[in-house]
Amino acid sequence: MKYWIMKSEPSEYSIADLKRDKRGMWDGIRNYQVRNMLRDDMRVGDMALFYHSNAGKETGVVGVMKVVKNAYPDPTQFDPKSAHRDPKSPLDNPRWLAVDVSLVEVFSKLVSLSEIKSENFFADLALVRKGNRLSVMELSKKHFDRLCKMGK
DNA sequence: GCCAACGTTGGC
DNA sequence: GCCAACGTTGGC
Repeated sequence: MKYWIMKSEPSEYSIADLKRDKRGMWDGIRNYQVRNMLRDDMRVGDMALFYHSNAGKETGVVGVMKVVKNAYPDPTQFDPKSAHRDPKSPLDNPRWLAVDVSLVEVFSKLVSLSEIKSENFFADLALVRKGNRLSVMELSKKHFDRLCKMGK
């Protein structure tokens, strides 16, 4: 079982939206490295932290979710109405994948990016390493557990 | 809004 | 295959 951190801009899809929906499709991933991780490494039962990106002071980890469906073709790539549509993705060989997640817990307290950066414990966390813009990243159980504790 | 750090595209 | 131009991410 693996642990992940998954980013979403709250203006696009926030943890409040996931709380409302209880279960959601994590779609719109348009990066090959991330797609490959979803395809090859992410499995039902894996745990993931929900991270609000591009959210000013509210940027940080806001809760926990669980993977409830393995990677499958992301329908938004073929949706003419979607901002994530990819006209170059072949219908018979979809380029992009999505997973389904369900909400496990909303943190009572935001674990802000600045807080995470200020702790040496997280020095080797991919999220805070320079130049890492991937929207999905694996993290160690010890980092996962610590972040969960900080959110309570 | 700025900009660093990427990733992608397409001409050659 | 190289690389310049362009687009995107995401912190600040």
